[in-house]
Amino acid sequence: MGAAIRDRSMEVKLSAAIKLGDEELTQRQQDVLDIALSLLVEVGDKLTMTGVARRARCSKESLYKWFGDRDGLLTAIVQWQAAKVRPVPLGPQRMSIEALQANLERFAYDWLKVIAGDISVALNRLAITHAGPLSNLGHTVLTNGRFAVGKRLKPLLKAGRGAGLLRFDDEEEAFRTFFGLVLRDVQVRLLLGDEFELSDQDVIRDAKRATEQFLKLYGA
Amino acid sequence: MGAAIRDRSMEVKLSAAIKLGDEELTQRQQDVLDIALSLLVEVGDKLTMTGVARRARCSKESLYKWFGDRDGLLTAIVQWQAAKVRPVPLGPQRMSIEALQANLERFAYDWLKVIAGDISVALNRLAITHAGPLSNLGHTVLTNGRFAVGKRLKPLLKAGRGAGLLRFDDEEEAFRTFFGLVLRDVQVRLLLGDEFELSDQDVIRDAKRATEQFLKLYGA
DNA sequence: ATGGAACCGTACCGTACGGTTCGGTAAATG
DNA sequence: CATTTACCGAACCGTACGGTACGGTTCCAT
Repeated sequence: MGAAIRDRSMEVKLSAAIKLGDEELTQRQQDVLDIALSLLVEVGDKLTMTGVARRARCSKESLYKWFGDRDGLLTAIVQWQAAKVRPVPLGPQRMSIEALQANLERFAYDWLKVIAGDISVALNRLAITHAGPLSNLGHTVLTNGRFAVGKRLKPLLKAGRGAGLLRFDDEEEAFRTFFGLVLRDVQVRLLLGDEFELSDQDVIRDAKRATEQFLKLYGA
Repeated sequence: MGAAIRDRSMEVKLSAAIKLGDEELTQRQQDVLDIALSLLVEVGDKLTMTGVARRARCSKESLYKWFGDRDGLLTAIVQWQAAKVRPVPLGPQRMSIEALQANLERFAYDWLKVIAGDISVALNRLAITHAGPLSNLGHTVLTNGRFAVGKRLKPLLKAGRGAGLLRFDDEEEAFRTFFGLVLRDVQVRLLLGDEFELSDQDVIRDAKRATEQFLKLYGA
């Protein structure tokens, strides 16, 4: 479980590879962020600096040195997770109706899986808790969640339109409709603590249904 | 603004009319809850007992006497707001396609308006912040929000099906699709602090579009 | 080996806030 | 008038937690 890196000689080799904003993160700091994230999933907004330090077996002083203050740590956690989820752009293969449908289904499946996961729920709860014009957490989550997904899906939609398979004027509108058809009330219910049994079969069925409905609305 | 009731002689006449759970609320207490709600909209989760007492010009002692503790106050706020929003069941008139469409549009319009309002955002943020198996806030919001809306819409859907205008097997599925088509990413974005210009024209257009799409998917 | 950088662990401080207590007041009751 | 009830206002307490200080340790570079 814990598996914190003890042999600090690795840091020199592995660190400096990953940048976060303007900061570089040593291996040790990345490990701490992973541990903090797992703790966040457990305790939610009751995450405490002392708790992180104890779990990560580091000193609070180091936390403050690395991340500035509590808000900086939370921001780093969110950005760190976001940096990890920079997934594959689906290949622009020759676009047939079957390929389009399969791609949409796969997209919806992955998306639902992520949204229904513990980490997504925890991070969105955190960002919503500290939302407002002041904190940038909500903005960060939006940028790396909702908007990043949009950027990834739109090329697929445009390819479908280019192949004469889809018909729409506003790709943003089309994407938002797909958003609604895929996620529906799932995210809000999870955020509100609704205990939700969402089996893999359910997700598969939902992905198929959402794709089917989307094609019925926007298919040419 | 403030307009706290000074003349306490009114309480005797007006109180005991409204029950909340098993508790009755005096007029004074209802006023305090309204004030607390407005303060909650302003300050969010930084709502403090002292702040409520000062704004409502009452003593903290009274707050604790009436609501038990902070969690009790928050629960009372949510339930109080929920008690106010127990809207009209739309009349089961003779169901034509035009009437169905108009009803759906009106429903979507009202719904979007509520969801995009400050109060809804504040209450959902609050409930999400304190979500988890422990707190019942999330459950209360879900019951009086998502599920109450479902209960109100389903009769309309069934009436439409009865009149041969709609076709669906599972009314819950149909409702959830309508949910997705109407709200899409609006609620999550607002919860995450996305500054959102949603004019009345936008809401009207969204309601029409969602209804049109829904009828395309489920129309007979 | 030696100096220094980074870090751990812990004790400590300041403050904010939930919750309690108490004295005082005004209206209702009888 | 005496008593009770309900409330206000303010002082007070306990605690949790963010943030800091500091002594001791590990490890690398020279």
